[in-house]
Amino acid sequence: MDTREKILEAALSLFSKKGYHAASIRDICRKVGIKESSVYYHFANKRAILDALQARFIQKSEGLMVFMRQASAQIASISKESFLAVGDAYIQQYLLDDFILAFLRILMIEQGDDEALRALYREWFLERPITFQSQLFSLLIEEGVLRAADCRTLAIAYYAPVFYLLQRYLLTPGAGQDDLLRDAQLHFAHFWNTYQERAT
Amino acid sequence: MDTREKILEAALSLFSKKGYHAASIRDICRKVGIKESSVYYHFANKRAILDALQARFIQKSEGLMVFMRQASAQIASISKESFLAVGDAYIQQYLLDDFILAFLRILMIEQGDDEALRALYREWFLERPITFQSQLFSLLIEEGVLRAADCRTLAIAYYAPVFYLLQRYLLTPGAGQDDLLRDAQLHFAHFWNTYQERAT
Amino acid sequence: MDTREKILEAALSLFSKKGYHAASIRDICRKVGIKESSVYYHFANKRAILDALQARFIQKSEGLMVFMRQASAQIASISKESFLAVGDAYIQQYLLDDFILAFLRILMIEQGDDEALRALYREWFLERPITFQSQLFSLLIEEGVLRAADCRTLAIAYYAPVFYLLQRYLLTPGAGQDDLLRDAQLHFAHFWNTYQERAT
Amino acid sequence: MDTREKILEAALSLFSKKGYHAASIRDICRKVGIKESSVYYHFANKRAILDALQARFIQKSEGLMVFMRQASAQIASISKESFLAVGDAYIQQYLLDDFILAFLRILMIEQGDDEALRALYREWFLERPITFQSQLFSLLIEEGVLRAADCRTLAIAYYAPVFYLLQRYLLTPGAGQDDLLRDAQLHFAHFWNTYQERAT
DNA sequence: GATGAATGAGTGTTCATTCAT
DNA sequence: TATGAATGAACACTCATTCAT
Repeated sequence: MDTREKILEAALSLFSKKGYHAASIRDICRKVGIKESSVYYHFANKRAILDALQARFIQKSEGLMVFMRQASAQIASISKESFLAVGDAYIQQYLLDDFILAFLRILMIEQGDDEALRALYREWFLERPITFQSQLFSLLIEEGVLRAADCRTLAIAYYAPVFYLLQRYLLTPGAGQDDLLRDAQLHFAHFWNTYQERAT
Repeated sequence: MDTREKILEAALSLFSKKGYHAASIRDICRKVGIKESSVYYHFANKRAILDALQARFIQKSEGLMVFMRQASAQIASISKESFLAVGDAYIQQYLLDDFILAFLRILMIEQGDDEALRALYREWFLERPITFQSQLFSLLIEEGVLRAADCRTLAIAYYAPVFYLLQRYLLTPGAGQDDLLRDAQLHFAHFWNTYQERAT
Repeated sequence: MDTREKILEAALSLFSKKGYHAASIRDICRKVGIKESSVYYHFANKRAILDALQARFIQKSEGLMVFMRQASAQIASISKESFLAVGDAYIQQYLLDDFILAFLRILMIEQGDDEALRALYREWFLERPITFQSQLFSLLIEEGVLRAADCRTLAIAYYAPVFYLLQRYLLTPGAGQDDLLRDAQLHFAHFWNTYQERAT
Repeated sequence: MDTREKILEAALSLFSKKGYHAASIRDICRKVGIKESSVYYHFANKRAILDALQARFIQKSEGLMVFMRQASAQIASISKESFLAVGDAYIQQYLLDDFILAFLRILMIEQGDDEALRALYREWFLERPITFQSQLFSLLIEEGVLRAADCRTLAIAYYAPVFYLLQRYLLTPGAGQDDLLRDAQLHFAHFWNTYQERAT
């Protein structure tokens, strides 16, 4: 792994532990084993390190969107199993990805001064999941898979618990991914049982 | 208003905008119109300012707990209206209180290094609402008001959307309280319609 | 005891522990139980407190000089016992006086910036004892009590060990006055045995 | 001379004039001609500067111990000249070394709060000289060079005047090394004449 | 006699950054 | 590629002192 990559790795880890501002260039260099001035050969400034991480995050997240769209394209026809599988995939392959998890922590932690980070957080963890889910549920209702209801309210009912559980996981020191996963699965199953049309 | 109070007010505002660490004593003094050294007449150090705000937050929050317990004691007997009223009161009289709102923003923003603040956030916005709601729903199910279900999952289904909407409100610059309120009411009503026993 | 006296007492104790500069007005007030501004009713400024202590020190020290002169006026005629008694008196009634001891510590500790304190220290613990002893020994030699020798060298041989022992006592935490006293008595006896005329 | 060395030099000079606490980083930088932040490239903090000086002091002092042990190994056989030469060497090559002298002044001056410095002072200027001299005299008495006497008392009689003269030299502004040297030589000669065995 | 409130000057220290090598 | 050396701007905090009450 080259130095640039090592810097990114160290920065990701430190930013996600202490926050972007609280983690200093010194900290990063100590971890990588280079001198502070060397960082500036690889990055224009501290912010550029964060930007590089951010780019990677966006790329990964957009990859996910593609995947999610595909995965849910087949949902309409479907059983409880495939419904649950989609939620599970979102959590296990996206949210619980080491990089995504770490960057998400940075976003959560660093909601202060920084409008850019705030926007990113809002977009990927507050807005997009809801609009995506909204569209999907609208489809599922049309298809008669789910009971008729306000799509947005339904989307929130579906996503908010995931969001809540994720926050709790990230902010609880020593929390295990198992708990998060189990609670999320409980939620997904409960949701399906509650809202599927044929249940009545 | 005396100087001490002015300092607290300025600090609350600045901490909630930029975060505790990013907001400097200088910033606070500039806002209050005193010299930096004067702060130290009123507070032992920067942290003591935060502590004073925190104490106030805890006091208010504990006051709320008492109120919520009373309010929900009468719920068992009840109609949709009173069910919705409790949710509304929680949001309007607690979450949307200016002080609580500002302090909550501090807690959200400052989840980095600071174990104490992290614990406070976890307690008041992640854990307690769920345990409280859990107990309440367990009662409501016994009384036959709500359909039988796993209490914790139900509690999350009830609270997570509130939590989500609040975060969105706090992190969206220029967001109005009206939107938050409307979405929350939609959620509460949807929840009641979905889970009340007699609905079946 | 009135407040002024309490301030002096607290200052003496703190100055002698931490030094004049390192001990703050705050420290003193905390000890006395008054507010910092109150000090300025009793003293013009911090230095004035030290000055008051200094005045007291000089008074006591000058009282000693009178006593010492009287005590040694009768020495000429004398025995080992009375010779030893004078040294003993100097140590027990002067050097080991609580106030003198504390002030001496201040002088020792605070030999930095402060020319005035340095002068005081030099005068009372370096110069005067030697000139005094010098004169006395010159007399004792004339009278045939002590062997002929260079008075100043003799004075140093007599006083330097006292000075050394005193420093050691003051700078050794937990040192007891007993050790100082015993070592000093050994020294005085040894000195007498070595230099008295009739010993040969 | 590189910057690090210049900082040490400036610090040594300032610390020895005003004391460690009273001399500020700003003072040092002004003297060296660098900005305050630059100091922290070379030293972790203010204390580290003192520590570096201290290390150098200990190294020099321990070098002296080796030298002194060798020098006095040959004393037993010996004449007045060699006895005097050892004392002279101790003063001229150790005590009057510019660095040692300056650091000693720091130690003398800074006997307040600082237990570490107090311990250093005690060790090198109060305790070690006495224990060393004690052992040496014990040997010289065995060999029949010096008259029988209590070793410690003798050691104090030998060392205390040196200690006294050194203090006087350091605390007397404008004092010349010549005076110190002459007085010390008088003392050494007087000591030899008084205590050598064959003198009787 | 005492104090609440304020202040100016100063302290040691951290940080992101620059630039010649 | 990397670093040794430096720096300006900021930071939290301390201290002796003042003054109206």
